[in-house]
Amino acid sequence: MAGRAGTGKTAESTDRVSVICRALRRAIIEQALEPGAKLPEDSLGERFGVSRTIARHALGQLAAEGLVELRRNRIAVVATPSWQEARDAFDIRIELERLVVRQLAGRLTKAQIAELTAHVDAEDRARDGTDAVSIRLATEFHILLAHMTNSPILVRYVSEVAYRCCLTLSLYSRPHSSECAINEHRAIIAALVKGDAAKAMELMHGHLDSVATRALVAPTPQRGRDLLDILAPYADETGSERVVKLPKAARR
Amino acid sequence: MAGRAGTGKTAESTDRVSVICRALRRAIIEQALEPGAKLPEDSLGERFGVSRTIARHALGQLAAEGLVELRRNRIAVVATPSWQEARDAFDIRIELERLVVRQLAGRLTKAQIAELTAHVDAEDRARDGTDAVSIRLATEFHILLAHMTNSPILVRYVSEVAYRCCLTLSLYSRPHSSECAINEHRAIIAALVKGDAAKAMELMHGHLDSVATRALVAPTPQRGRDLLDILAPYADETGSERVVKLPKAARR
DNA sequence: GGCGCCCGAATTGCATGCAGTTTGTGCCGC
DNA sequence: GCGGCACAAACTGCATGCAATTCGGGCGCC
Repeated sequence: MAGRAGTGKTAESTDRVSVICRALRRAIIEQALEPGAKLPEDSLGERFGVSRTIARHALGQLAAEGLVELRRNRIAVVATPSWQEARDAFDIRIELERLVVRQLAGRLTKAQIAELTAHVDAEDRARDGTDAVSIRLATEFHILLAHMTNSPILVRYVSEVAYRCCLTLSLYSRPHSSECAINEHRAIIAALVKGDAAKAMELMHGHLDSVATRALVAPTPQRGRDLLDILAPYADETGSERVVKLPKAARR
Repeated sequence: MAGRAGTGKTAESTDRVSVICRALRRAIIEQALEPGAKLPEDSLGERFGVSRTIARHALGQLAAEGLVELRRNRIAVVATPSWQEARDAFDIRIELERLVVRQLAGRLTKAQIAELTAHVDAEDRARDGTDAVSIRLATEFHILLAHMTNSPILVRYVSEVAYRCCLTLSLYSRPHSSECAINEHRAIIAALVKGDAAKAMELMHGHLDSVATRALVAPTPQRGRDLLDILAPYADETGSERVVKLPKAARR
């Protein structure tokens, strides 16, 4: 009924490279690594017990996924998407995940339903824990759904874009915890089980839209963008004390 | 009105790596490199005047895009997506490109309209030329549209998935030329200019759907899959002359 | 005290070398 | 002839070395 081919691994599982990728992805998603954080090749290599070659390759992968920014001759850093990029990412994500639930509606096996339910239960349990874990679990719920389509391409795109959205969350969103209403996850599962594709798509749309708007309330120039623009309004305070130290405070 | 940020380059433009990527992408899209074609690192390096390190990195990039298959300790090959993967790619492509035209409807500048028209004219002119060029131009039309959204992420995904679709075309489609009805391109432009988002989305959907179904008529086990399965029906011709030489004729 | 310059340390860009794996081919027994 | 084995060539996986560039701190000058 829901059978597909699915190689599942493209370049993913070159062993050591993918280990590093996974570790970094997770660190980023849990906000242990903030946007802008530096990722020197040999520190990475040393940390994971490999040479720079491998670390470099891993960074290349992550850059291709949009999680890391690679500038020539410069230390790689965790990507800091602009507000508009964040908005675009969410727009794409909405379309992709609507596709996911459309394909999934009424086709979930009992085992899959159980797996989803278990996951959401885990999300509930993690409520008391750190935000980091909640966010990770919420994201993984969406990726888990994508996996169930058995479409490797869809999995890849949903994963990527979900990770990117996480990144923006840590940039533009206040730490108001539990950004993903767990009940909405449950509602989506229910619609899928019932086989109501339209309902599931609508729920998913609403769910993601609310996450997006809750996070990206406004272009909030305060965070994440350019520092010089931020300070522009203050530039004409000529004769005052406490002048900002530009070169020192420039991003961490 | 249609202003956006847009860095445009992620890891793309590490110079030599991206040169190789572009060359290979183009070779693949023009079917000069068939699915399954071998891509040894040092041949590539020699051809482009760089060391294996660079060639390797380029292959990594392309693998991340799904154009190349990287198997451990084996020569990299041009990817050969399964029929189902091809179908999935087209499904995703439809959603993404609907998003593109939705964002673009009524927002095209005069210059952009001119550029699009010029491109379609070029497609028309290329009708007499080789199929390779037609296919490339048709694909580039879609990528050009994506570019006009000023959303780097959207550009990346549309490009990737469009390339993948090209790949499947060369696998599963007969060489019936002009796979992309040029008139449909013109119609889409017209709808965009008129600002009729719904119409443009519908046209784009129909356009891609027709391309997909024209190409992917059926699971066609004849091409692209497994050779042994293909030859199975012929296997019982026991006592005849001219037995197929398996190991020699294997692809290429 | 603040600002800019300069130089050493840190870091990347890239090629090459070596070890391990795969692939292809010729040879031998049947 | 035909199938299998073994060896050699080809190729990848990875680390390391060297040159070029950037980063950061200290020093002198204003």
